[in-house]
Amino acid sequence: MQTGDDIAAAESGDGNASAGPAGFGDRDASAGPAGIGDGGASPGLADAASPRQRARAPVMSDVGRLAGVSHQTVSRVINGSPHVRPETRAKVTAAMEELGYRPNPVARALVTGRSKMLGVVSFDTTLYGPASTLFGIERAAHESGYFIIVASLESLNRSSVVDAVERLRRQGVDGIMVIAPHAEAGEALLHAPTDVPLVAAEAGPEHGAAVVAVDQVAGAVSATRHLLELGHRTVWHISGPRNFIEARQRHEGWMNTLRDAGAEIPEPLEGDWSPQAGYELGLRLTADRSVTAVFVANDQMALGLLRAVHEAGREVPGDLSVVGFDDIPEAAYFLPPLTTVRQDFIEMGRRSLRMLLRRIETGRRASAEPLVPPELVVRGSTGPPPTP
Amino acid sequence: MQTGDDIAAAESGDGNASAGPAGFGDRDASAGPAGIGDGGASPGLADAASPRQRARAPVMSDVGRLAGVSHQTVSRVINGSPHVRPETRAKVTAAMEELGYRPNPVARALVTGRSKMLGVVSFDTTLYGPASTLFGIERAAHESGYFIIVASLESLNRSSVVDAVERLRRQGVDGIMVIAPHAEAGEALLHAPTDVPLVAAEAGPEHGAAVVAVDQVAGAVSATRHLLELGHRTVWHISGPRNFIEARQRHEGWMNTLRDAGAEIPEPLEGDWSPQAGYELGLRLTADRSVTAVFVANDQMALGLLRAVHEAGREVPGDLSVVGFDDIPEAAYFLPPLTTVRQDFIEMGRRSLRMLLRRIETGRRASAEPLVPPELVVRGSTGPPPTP
DNA sequence: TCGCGGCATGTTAGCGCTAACCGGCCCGCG
DNA sequence: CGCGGGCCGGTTAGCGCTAACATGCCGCGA
Repeated sequence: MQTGDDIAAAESGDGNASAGPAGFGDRDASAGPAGIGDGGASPGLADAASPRQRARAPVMSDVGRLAGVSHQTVSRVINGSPHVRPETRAKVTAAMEELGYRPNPVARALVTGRSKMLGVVSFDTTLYGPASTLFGIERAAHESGYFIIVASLESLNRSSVVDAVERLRRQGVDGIMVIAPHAEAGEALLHAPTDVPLVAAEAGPEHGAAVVAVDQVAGAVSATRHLLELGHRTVWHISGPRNFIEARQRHEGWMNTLRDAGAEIPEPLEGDWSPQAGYELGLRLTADRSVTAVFVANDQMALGLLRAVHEAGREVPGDLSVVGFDDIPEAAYFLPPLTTVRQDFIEMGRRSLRMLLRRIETGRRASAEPLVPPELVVRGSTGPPPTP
Repeated sequence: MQTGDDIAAAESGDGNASAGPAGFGDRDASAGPAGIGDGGASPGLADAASPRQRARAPVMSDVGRLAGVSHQTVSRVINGSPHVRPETRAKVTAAMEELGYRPNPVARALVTGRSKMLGVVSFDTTLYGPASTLFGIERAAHESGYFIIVASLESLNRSSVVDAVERLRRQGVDGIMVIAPHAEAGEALLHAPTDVPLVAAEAGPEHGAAVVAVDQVAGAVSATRHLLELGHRTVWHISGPRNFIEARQRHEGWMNTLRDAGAEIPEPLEGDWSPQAGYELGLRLTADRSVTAVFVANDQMALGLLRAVHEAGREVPGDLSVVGFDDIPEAAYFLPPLTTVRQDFIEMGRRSLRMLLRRIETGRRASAEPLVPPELVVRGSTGPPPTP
């Protein structure tokens, strides 16, 4: 329906200048200036202007015909074969240009068996960590000429992971990356088909697949040690859900540090990563005046804890020191600014991609990528324990 | 080279030792790839388990041969053609099962011209809004049997949007969704090729493409009105960058509400969405004692403002009321809990997908989706103005 | 002079699938 | 008893590309 475009254009242009009366129903009133300039002179690419029936996109033999060569020579030019005379190459290039020819990746994929697409299965792309990892992967993939196709999981049981991997595989991806923070996901990977290269990010090292991860244990160690060095007798812990590998590893790093320091090891509290959980668990913690330092397994729960402490009329870091994990963008602006452990998700995405590409290209399991080191960021939520 | 599996398992074991003190006790080099132990019974995925030389994946004619029919009949079964006898269908199904046959989507795409893939162009998938939208889109796409392939933008100039659209298009997607919050992106869409259905999310209505969006103006109106109704003489505003459509619309809703109410319209301050900006601008605002209510264009800047107010020794909402926008998961745990405007990103993703699918299937521009209504969430950061 | 090797191109065969057409078979009807 | 018209299913062509081989040409050494 060609006219649709015109109508739409007209309608939007019609918006009265920004000075108009209230009229909230009228969205068009907003800041018109943007498109006005090119309003009349419809853009170069002649979209809606083109005639009703769109000509079939040019294919290789069209180019060949125009250039006076065979379609195969066109293919050679496209793929940079050395056995093409420069003048032939020039003719072909010119013909491609003239026709606006674009190779059809689907046809190419069919014959080569390579789609230049990578699958990513991810659990909750709304969370800061997975979202950032995904972003890092996409960036790195783009640089290497690959596309990313995502399959996110509704729930985190074993079969959903296998199912997602399977869907991706059928779709013809060259390799798969699983952002698999839970133990279940890791285990599921054992049951995944192995005829497609696969790497896991943030999974535990116990599982079959190749893994790239941030060194959670080291992060937890540095957080706990930081608190100990400030003079706290011991450090409490609000952990993440036990089925998350990362939660387990942070827990482990915390515990080992305490043990090595000969400090008492308090019973950890288990949360679900949400501010809500941090708040509720924080209420319990603040009720106990002997608690002077808490290592919280992520920043969101730390935020909840901060609020609980505040409501209890106590102060951070005066009465209680808090360390989080992740370094979300908001952390520096919490009250007080949160001391936390920064994870470089982008770097992780980059490394996992590199690893996957190696597997795809060499055909065999690549050597492991080293763990990405996390970094302790000291801000205002930690200090020496109160002097009684 | 021996089988890579063993190597990797061993390496990952060593790799971690340096990480932290001791004991990840449980690192058994577990089972290796699926199939070693599964005694032949394992259904479906079993093909992967085959020995050394991986057999070529079964194709349609393999199934046909086993079932004693032609490959075309297999195709009919797969595509649910009515003209297949139930018993034939059963034979074919059984053969597919036995062989672990999976249709090759690439071949299908080549012949049908439909890839069942949708492209999403997104700016910063780390931000809460875009990430959630992407998530919503993916979910909805999955339900409709589509895959999502993402192209994220490094920078936000016009050509990068066009470039991303172009890349996606070449990759053979059936349609494209652009999460285009900036004016530039919207304009760029005018120059995008139109031989592929395209819808924009969060773009301004002035531009050519079909648009789905949350009603930003209404959200800003309800926020501002809420503040006015609490008794504030007027409301200040920290806006987002002017090149963001959403920022413009929130600004507009705020301004119109004040004008309608006959309130004075203070000069708005422009931030960049970051907590940092909210903090710095907040410092300026808190210096002026006459400021009693601020509508901030997003929650992160509101967080920065909260901190600025706190540092200035003033109170929220006692001295100053604050309303944010977005309702990020952390907002309820700010100090104080933030009154804000919730946007349903998931719903937006769902609607934009629905619209795109309509365009793809009917071939013509779909009727517009109504704006998604936002919701004011009143929490602890707003109250009546201080009584002097 | 022949022949051989390497270059630049053309020709042919698929990749795995769907679409279109074709051809038996069985049914009912005139 | 002949025949048209559903059913079911087979056969044949491609989709647009790359891989593998075939061809013609040139230059060079024997």
